[in-house]
This record gives sequence, C-alpha cells and structure tokens, in this order.
Amino acid sequence: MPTIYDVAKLAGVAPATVSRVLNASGYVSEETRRRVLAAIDALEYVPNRLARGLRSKQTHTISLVVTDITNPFWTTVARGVEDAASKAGFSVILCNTDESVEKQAHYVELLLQKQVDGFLLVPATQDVTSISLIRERDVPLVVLDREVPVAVDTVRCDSEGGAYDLTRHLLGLGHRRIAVLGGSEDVPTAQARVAGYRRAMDEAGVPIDSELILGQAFTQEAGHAMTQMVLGLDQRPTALFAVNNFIAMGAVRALRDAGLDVPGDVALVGFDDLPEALVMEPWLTVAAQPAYEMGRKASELLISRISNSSDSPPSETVLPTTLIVRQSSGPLRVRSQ
Amino acid sequence: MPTIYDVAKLAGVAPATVSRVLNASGYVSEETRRRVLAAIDALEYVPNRLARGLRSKQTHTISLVVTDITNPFWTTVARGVEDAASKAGFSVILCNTDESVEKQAHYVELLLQKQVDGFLLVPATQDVTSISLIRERDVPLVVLDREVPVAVDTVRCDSEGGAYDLTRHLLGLGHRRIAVLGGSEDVPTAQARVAGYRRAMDEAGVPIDSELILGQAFTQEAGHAMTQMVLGLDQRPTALFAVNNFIAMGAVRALRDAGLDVPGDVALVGFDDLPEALVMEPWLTVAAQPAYEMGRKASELLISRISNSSDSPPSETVLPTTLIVRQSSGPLRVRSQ
DNA sequence: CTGTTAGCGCCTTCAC
DNA sequence: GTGAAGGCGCTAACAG
Repeated sequence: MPTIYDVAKLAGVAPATVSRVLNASGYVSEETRRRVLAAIDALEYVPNRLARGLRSKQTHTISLVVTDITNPFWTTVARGVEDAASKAGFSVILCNTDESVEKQAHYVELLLQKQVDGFLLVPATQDVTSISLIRERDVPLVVLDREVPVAVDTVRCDSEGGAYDLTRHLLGLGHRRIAVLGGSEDVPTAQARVAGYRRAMDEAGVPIDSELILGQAFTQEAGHAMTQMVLGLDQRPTALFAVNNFIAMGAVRALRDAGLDVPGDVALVGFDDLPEALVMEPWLTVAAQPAYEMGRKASELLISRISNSSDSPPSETVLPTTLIVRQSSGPLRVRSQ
Repeated sequence: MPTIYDVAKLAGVAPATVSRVLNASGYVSEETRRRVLAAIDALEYVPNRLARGLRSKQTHTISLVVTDITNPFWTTVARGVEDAASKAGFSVILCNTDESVEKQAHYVELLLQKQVDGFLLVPATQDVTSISLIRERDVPLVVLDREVPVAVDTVRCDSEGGAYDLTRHLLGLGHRRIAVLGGSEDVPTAQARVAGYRRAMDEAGVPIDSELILGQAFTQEAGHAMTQMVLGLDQRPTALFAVNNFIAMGAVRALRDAGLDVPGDVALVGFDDLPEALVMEPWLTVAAQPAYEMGRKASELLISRISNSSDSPPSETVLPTTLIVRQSSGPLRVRSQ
C-alpha cells in the first residue's frame, strides 16, 4: 500500500507538498500539482484517513444514532442528514439503538473512540449519561426528535400541535370518546402527543377518561394489543389516535380482527405518514412530519456547530406537522348500542 | 482528552501495560490490572481508535453498501448484518448508493480511506471498477444480492427460482398473458427474475409476447408507468408480475387509477414481502426473500474471511425464496371481451 | 512556493 | 510480568 512518501518520491517533491495538493491547502504551483497528481494516479494512492484524523484531529465524519432503522420515518430523516452532510464534505455513520439505552451507550462510546466530529442523536430514553459523556468531551451534539432535560441544540417536530390538530379534527367530526394509543411513556414525543390530545379535549370541554389513554411502545404489536384493550371496554371508544405509524398499523389489524369497519364503526388517525412507495392506498388520516427536512436541518446545524465553534446558546428548532385528512376518519355515526 | 500516557502515569505503570489491559493481550497481574482499570475510570479515558487502527492496521469495522436504504428489504438485511457483526466485535458503516455507480465509487473510495476491514456490497451496476479497486488492495469483499462478472464471494437469493414459482402459480390459475414489470435491465436480479418467468412459460408451452416484458427501475413510479403501458395494449394482460416490492406498489396504484379490480380484473404478484409493521393487510402474493438471513450469512462470511485470511476459493451462497399465496392472485376469469 | 522537523495516540518488539 | 523505544501515515509549524 503506497503512502504519501511513495507519492512524494515519485513526484520528486516533499511529503508535505503532496499533502498540500491532497487537501488543497497552501500554495502549490500548477506544475508540481500536476506532477503530484500524476504520481497519485500512477500508484493508485489512497490516503489513510486514520492517519489524517489522528494528526489533524478532524475526521469529517458525523454520526446519526436513531432508535429504529426499520421505520421509514427514520430512513427518510437519514436521507436528509446524508444529503446535507455530503454537500458539506462530511460522511455519516448510521447506528440503530432499537430504543435501548444500553445499545445507545455502546454506540456513543464507540463513536467517541472513532473520533467523530459530531453527534446527531435520537435519545432512547430520558437517561442523559451518554449525552453528558458527549458534552464533557466537547463534541458537538444535536438532539433529534425528542426533548431531553439538558440545555442542548434540538431539532424536532411539533408533536403537541400535531396531536392537537388530529384531536380537534376528530372532535369536529362529533367524536367524544377518543382513545390514545401511546408509545413508551417515558419518551417525550409520546408525552407531547398525549398533551396535545388533552389540550384539545379540555378546550372542547370534553371530559377525559383515563381508561382511554394507553402507552406501551412504538410497535405494531403494541398497537394491536392496545386496540384490543380499548375495544374490550364497557364503553368502547368511537375513535382511535395512534401516536406513530407502526402503532396505527397494529390498530388497523386489530380492528379488522374484531370485524370492525374503519371509519364506519371506529375512526382512526395516526402520526407520521408512510412514503408513497410503501402504501397500497393512502387512506389513513395523519399528522405528517417533515422527516427529510428535519434530517437536513439537524445536519446543517450540527455542521455549523462543528465549523464555527462559536459558543452561541443551544437552539431549539420546531418544525410544524401537516394534517392530512383521508378516509380513515369519518364522522361519528349515531348508533343504538 | 486523556491518553494512554495519562492513564499509565496515574496507575504508576508503563503505557504498554495499559495497552495490554485494554486489549486483553499478554500477561498482566491481577493487581496492576485493577490499578489500570481504576485509572481509566477516574480519567474517563476513551481510547483513540484512529491511533489504534493506524498502528494495528485493523479497524474492526466493516461496511455495508446498499442501493436503497429506504426499502425495508435493505434495512432488514442491514439488521442481519449488524447483529452478526456486533456479535463478532465488529461495527458496521452503512452507506446508500441510490443505485448510482458514482455514489458507489465515492463510498468505496471513502471506506478504503477509512481502512475498513471488509466490504459488503450490493453492486449498483455491472461495472466492476469499484470491485476491482477493493480486490487490488486485498480487502475482503462479499457481494450481496447481485451477481457480478468476477469471481468473488456472493450471497444472494434464488431470484430465478422465485420468479419461476410465481409464474407457475399464475399459469396454474389459468393465466396466459402475464406481464413482467421489470427493474433496471442491467441488474442481474432483474434479469434472473425475467429468466425464471421465461423458463416457466417455456415449460408450460406458452408463447412469450415480448411486448409484455418491460424493464425500467425498482421504484413505485416505474411500476406505475409500466402498468399503464401494459394496460394500454390491444390485448391487455390478465396477470402482472412485479419484480420488487416498490414496483408492485406502483402497479397497485395504476390498477386502481384504471378502475380495475385485483384479482377480479387483473391478478398481481410481486417479489419481496413487506414487514408486518408496514402493511395494513397482507394481500399481495409474493416470493419472499429471507432478507435478515441474507444479511447475517453475508456478514458471517465476510468476518470469517477477515479473520482467517485463508485463500479458499470464492463461494456462492444462494438462499431459497418462499412463495406466499394471498388474495391478489385469483384464477383467470373468463370474459366476453 | 516548497522542504524539514516533529509528533498526533497507540501497539509491537524486544529487552529485562 | 513489565518497561523502553520506535514507528504506523499524515499534517502543522516553521524555515527558507
């Protein structure tokens, strides 16, 4: 494997000059530049980034740590991150924590060892051990999607507002018994979505039945189980609000299993839209989050933090959600139950 | 940022000893081991992997280069890769080429610079420039999913067989005019799926109408366009075979737009199943590929190549697909057209 | 505009 | 069982 010395020798210059050509830093005459480039070509020289990073203390690499790479929402975010990063000459290491703090801690440690220049992190829980570790080492960090009890740059969507809109929509259709199929109760986005629901209900003067507010996990299985649970109540809800896309899928299946028609028997709304390429027929009323935008913005913010290590105070970017009304949320049907 | 020297000083030992503790190499007395560990803890020491990799020429990192991170098929593969890798103490860098050779070349170059220990690559095209580059540098490589015109370790699914099964299934239902909605024509899996179709048709003695064999791209848009095209033919097909999941989604939408019932008016089958969490109601007849398994096997193979640099000849692993019959493929309906 | 020198943090080799 | 020395490949700082 040729090194910068081999290139230098072949081109008849000093290693430092080769380095200058490689990094377009400092002045190099057009003539020597050409010679160096020719030597690089001839030897099929590939610079060693480990050595470069060790010396320059910059890897031009950022990391994106998400909670579920299987969810199209996160892969869309990843695309936004990647596009913005590569435009700025940064590469992205993508890691998946499966909503587990242990895996998160493991990856943060590993990425710190790999000397990434910055972190884009979706915190698995409210535990801030990893976040503190990152900040102690003065590595720039932008928290994505979920609030944490620490002052830190954040980019997220307006979960509370989206939930409020969805609930208002259902209330407007005449629904009063609206169940919330929540995510993990210690995840802020899940909490915020319940809060938005509460605000809409309170404003409308509709009493809240705590039996109708559940919270388990952001999975299809949980959506299925929670739906079965609320369907089993004495006074069954007339509408369901699933706080993410996977939960909504579970709800659809449970409603089907129970032989119920949507929206005829029960209305259903969800958070997060699914990409067109994945759905047979868009049919679910949702509060859609600008996933790509979120990734792009976060990536740009992180890179600006890395570049101008100005100590401006932590910022909080909140992107609006969009209410998309489709067939799954029909008006309340009066029944003689 | 503390280094191994700081740890050594605090523990009252030499840097080499700290290194031995860190890497569990060589003999260290229990007593000094404890002291070193305590010092590491006290300083919150984080080893620098760049330095380690530079010295040891091993990064314990492999790369996975896929063509579309947005497709659940690939994220499922990625999970298999990741699980097997982390079990063996390797981390994974995931990159997305968008089916572009340029992006692929870019990432391969970058990963080579980052000194990854091995490559898991889904080739964007039949162009072998990147593959040659990897092999010249003696970096282990396993090609995923798609055959290439080079002798190299390969792990893929039986595309030909899966397509054969699907076509036989349609023939068995009485269909004779079966259209193929293909992917990029220069991608081997797309070709193999057409080949499986041809074999089944030939065996059944059904003449093949080349008008019914299309090939564009693995996207929903392409599926939509190709479906519209075949529906516009004088003699419209009675069944469609979509060679991947996104194309199938496009077909579903085009059929709906045309006011056609599936399977009443047109039968539809596809390649690749979608995860349960993403589909409202499983309904499409498919040849399902064992995505997770594929990732796991490939990862294990690559890591074994890295570890025992034995020069055993390139292997080819072909995993079977599973035919899952659902509602989208009904029997041919006799019509007075 | 180009060369020389030094050292990033670690692991390997060789002593002891 | 442990320490000292050297160098992995590169770039920053300083000459000239």
